[in-house]
Amino acid sequence: MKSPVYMIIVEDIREKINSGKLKPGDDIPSETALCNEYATSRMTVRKGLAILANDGYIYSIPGKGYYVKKPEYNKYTIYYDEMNNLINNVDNTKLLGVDIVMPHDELAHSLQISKKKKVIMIRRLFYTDGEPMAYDVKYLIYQKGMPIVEKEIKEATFPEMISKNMSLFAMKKELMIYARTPEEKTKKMLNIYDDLSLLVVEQKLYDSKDKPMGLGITYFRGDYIKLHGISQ
Amino acid sequence: MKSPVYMIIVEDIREKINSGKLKPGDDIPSETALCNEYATSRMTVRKGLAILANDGYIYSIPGKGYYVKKPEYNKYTIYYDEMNNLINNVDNTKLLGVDIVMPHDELAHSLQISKKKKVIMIRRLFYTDGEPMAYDVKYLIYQKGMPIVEKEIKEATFPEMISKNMSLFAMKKELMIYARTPEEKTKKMLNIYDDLSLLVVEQKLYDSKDKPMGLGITYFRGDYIKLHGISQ
DNA sequence: CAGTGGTCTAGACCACCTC
DNA sequence: AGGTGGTCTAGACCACTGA
Repeated sequence: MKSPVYMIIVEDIREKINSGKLKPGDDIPSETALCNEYATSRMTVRKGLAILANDGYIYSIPGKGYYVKKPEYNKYTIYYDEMNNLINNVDNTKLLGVDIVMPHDELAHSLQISKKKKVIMIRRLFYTDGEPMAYDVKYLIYQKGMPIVEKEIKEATFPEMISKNMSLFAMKKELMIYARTPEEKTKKMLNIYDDLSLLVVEQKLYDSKDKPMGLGITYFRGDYIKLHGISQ
Repeated sequence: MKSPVYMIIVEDIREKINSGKLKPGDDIPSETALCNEYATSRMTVRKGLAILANDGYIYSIPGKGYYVKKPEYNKYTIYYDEMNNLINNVDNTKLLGVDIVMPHDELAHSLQISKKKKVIMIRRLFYTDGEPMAYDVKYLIYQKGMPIVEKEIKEATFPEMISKNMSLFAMKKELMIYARTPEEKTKKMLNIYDDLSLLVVEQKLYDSKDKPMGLGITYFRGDYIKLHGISQ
């Protein structure tokens, strides 16, 4: 159960920052000073400091030294996937249609394409326990290898649809989350009879050169979804 | 503009993964093999591999080797702060009240306290351009040094309220995001006359020992807020 | 057993900052 | 000029995995 030296350095300094003994802007002892303090080599000290820097506790200025960083107190990590969320998972899907359409103004602008370039529109309904919980629309710029098999379309999440042609690593993604009151058409599809709100999640996918590849919009029944985020 | 050797190694391997030449599960050449390939020392190779591991591209198994990782295609980072969002920033606030209350069942459970322990309830209204855009309630477990000056309460975000007593680093935070239809009382406060939805964000703060310190609930007018998340 | 990654050393040279 | 961090070397010993 013996911790390596670099880990002891990490824990010592992290504890001083967490407890407030070291405050944002304060400076950390120099590498050579820490070498002496822990009777170890410079590379070992540097390994510890690199970990603290990576975790957002400290930063370094070449020629000057290491300093305590101001924490990003408003940063959260959220795991989103239109098929799974905190309350319910999608256990069944219904494909409403796959169509080739001309993009409307807003969509053409969002995908950074000409209004004359056709896009694929995939519409689905998601179910939990037999109840419709979300209406889902995807707009894809067509590329070779795009999913055309119904089974592939029905069960796939947005990144999976596109990953047929490219590595999931190279894809950049963006989320937009907001609340909306459903239109009559949507209320009907989702079996909503009273005034229920929708949680809308827009998902935009980009290739490694920041060119948009597709836009997905999922309209969740407000009582069927909660998104969950955690700090660091 | 010459890149250090370890960076060249990082870029080479990352490119192979992004382009799909290396797929999840594939193995990376061993450290000694890379030492030969790049005519460099083991520590330099290890520095490059550490960066790739940290970025989620690869992982290592001691005694075996390095492998390409399956990407977390559903991970997003979101910067949330009740005072600022993509559409509007809060430019004015109104303090509706600061009260000492007995927690109701749900709140006592959420904060993991007895129903007999009193909590501080802070209620505020947020404005943009003179329009009320959100109703905000915070429940705080009282501790020495809690904000009692009205100015401090009015302008502070949730982490800032608590950071009077502790380092922001030590605080763990949790978000819950969902959509709700407003009650009559809320509609009145937010000047809502038609059927507008609310985006509700619950924020829960924990100390470094995972003990809840407070719960904040912000009810945003659906037309005044969009949350934004990005991958990696 | 040979090969792998994990930890660590005791040097080195460089670019940068401050005095 | 002396101190700082950034890069790099050529070794070492260890624990672990697989044949």
